[in-house]
Amino acid sequence: MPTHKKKYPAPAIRLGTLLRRPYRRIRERFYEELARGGHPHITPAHSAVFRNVAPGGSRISDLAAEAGITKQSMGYLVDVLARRGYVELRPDPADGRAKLVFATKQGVTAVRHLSRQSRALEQRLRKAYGDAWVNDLRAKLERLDAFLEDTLRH
Amino acid sequence: MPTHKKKYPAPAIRLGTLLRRPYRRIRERFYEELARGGHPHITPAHSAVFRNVAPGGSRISDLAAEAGITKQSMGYLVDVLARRGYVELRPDPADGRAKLVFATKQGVTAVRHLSRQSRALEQRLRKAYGDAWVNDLRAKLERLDAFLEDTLRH
DNA sequence: TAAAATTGACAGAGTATCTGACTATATGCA
DNA sequence: TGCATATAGTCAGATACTCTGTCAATTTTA
Repeated sequence: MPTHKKKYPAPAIRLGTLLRRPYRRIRERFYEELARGGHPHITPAHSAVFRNVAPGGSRISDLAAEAGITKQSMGYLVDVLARRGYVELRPDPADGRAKLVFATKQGVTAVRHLSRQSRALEQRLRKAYGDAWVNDLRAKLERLDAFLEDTLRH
Repeated sequence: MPTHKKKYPAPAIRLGTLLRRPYRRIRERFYEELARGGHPHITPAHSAVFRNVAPGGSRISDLAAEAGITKQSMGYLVDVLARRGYVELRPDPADGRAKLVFATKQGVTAVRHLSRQSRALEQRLRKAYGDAWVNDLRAKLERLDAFLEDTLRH
């Protein structure tokens, strides 16, 4: 390392990078663990389904809108999960065009596996840095997202 | 809010979700803006190249390792960027097997476009919430990533 | 009830990733 | 020195996830 005073300070890591790095780590680890736990075919893309599927069933169109992808893409993800037995499709009694997506027992199990990992990680984090630290990080991330929603309007 | 004590508190948003949401917003917006700025073919995947390419040139193998993808995948990304004129390949004078990837003028321009957006966003954030707030968020995210690196060991 | 909108599917395509096998070159050791 | 092994990058093929365009069935609206 040079000992003379630097003219240009090292550029700060970008905010996006600071978010991406821990996000990727968590995602990779959790889905590897889920695979080891008996669900090797569930990928992060599928959580676009699980995240939003309602206990009383959800329409593909609604799931697509919530996940921010096309109906066709959501249809594909739902189809894969249905073949694997993670969700079930039933006709919507209220609308002859629509189908309702329900999580099966196996689907719920997989979701719980991920939730459990998330809770465990957070506990470890609270133990290491304290509740205030974690609560503040959470609060700041929520605030950041709200700020972006307002600021990055189209 | 109900005043009676809740038996089941609303489950907290997962940490991964708190990271993912702002990350996705930033990423989508920045690359849309980059497209409007004359670089419609640059996608987030390509930043795996730009992020790590050294001023003196980088090997595909090294770029792959740094990005955490296979040599073949990195080769593909580099090939796309080379065809579009964002990077240039030259033989490595020190190793007859290797090629060195360099960013072209156009590549540097694209990278700067993204950096500029990142700086602008951060400035807005500092104006809205103050330097301390942003610095603390940054520090916590760095700490989180370091914690994950240690904790999520294989 | 006729027109317009919505739901989901089908067909076709593109991007980004992977694994396996290969060539050419470099490195290390006997 | 020369052979064995490791490394750099490519080729071929496959898979996952996403898109656009189109369509039939159905529901909603005017």
